[in-house]
Amino acid sequence: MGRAPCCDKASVKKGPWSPEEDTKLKEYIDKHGTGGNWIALPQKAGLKRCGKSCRLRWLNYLRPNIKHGEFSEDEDRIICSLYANIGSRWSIIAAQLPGRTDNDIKNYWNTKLKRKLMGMINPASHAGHHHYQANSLSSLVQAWELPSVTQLPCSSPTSYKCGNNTYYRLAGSSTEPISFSSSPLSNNSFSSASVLQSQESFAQHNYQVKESLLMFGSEASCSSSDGSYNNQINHVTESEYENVGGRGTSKSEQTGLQEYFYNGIEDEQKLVLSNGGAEEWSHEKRNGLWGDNPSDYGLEEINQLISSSSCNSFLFDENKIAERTMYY
DNA sequence: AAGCTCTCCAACCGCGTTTAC
DNA sequence: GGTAAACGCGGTTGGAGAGCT
Repeated sequence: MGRAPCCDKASVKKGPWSPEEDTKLKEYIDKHGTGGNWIALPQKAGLKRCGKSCRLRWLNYLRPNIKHGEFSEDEDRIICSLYANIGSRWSIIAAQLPGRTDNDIKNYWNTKLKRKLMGMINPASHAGHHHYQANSLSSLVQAWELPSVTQLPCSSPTSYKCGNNTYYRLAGSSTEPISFSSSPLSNNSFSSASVLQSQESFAQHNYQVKESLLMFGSEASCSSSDGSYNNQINHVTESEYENVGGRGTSKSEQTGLQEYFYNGIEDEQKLVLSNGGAEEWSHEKRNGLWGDNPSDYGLEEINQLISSSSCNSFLFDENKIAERTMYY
């Protein structure tokens, strides 16, 4: 049985917003705020729109400080790295890119960035750069110089291993947004050394050792959510962290970091891990996109592969991953 | 110039989660 | 604790504009 519609579909306007509607919505919110009730807002604002439509318009277009236009190489790298590690969790990724919305990033990924990656890993498109075979999943990760952060095979989600170092969740301080020094996406120059360097760089940028807790992310992040729990990933105290120790903890108690740990890392990792290691490889993925046959992947499965490689890169089992051959 | 295809992205939709009662 | 309403997210769609033939 389907759920009841959020509004009377027949009486609400759909399609592109007119400048007049934008003005009405913006003026109303500037004056009164959202009031915490998007459903009632359109009527109050004199708009013949569904509340969800108003919310989306505000979050993705009218909200202050929205950044439109070209993505920088740094932004590319952040998106690629986070996508590889947490998959299509656009709101979390957006939280790392001030001014960008999840919708923007999602569109950018689907229309440009994914293709950019395809160009990098397809031998035909960059003859001469053959350090990695295009049919290996690990080559995707390597081609991208994606960070590989390994969750320690213990029950604690507070520590992660990258290279020879172990990183712990950091409490009570802010860090800079994720940034990477090199831009392999622009020069197609792949090397193992830079992969390792990048992995280390990722960990050093995002996980700092302090008080046995690890901090991920930055202040002043901005996503499509208007102050929602994942709008910022910062300032997670030890006590806050303890609050989410149980599965039943409400989302409002969680910060973005906690969401990241429990959904982005822990939940996905548990799909991959069993026996405390990589003895078994689950074909399950968060969105259930894994096929049964590792050799069945086509072009459009690539981001699934990357996404999983990532589940994946928190416990990056090169041998297992290498078995998953792609054909396209 | 016309018709077709492709690309981009704003907006919609469905559903899981959270909140309020 | 149960239920319905509302929120928020991610996947998908559709239309406008650009590019090509």
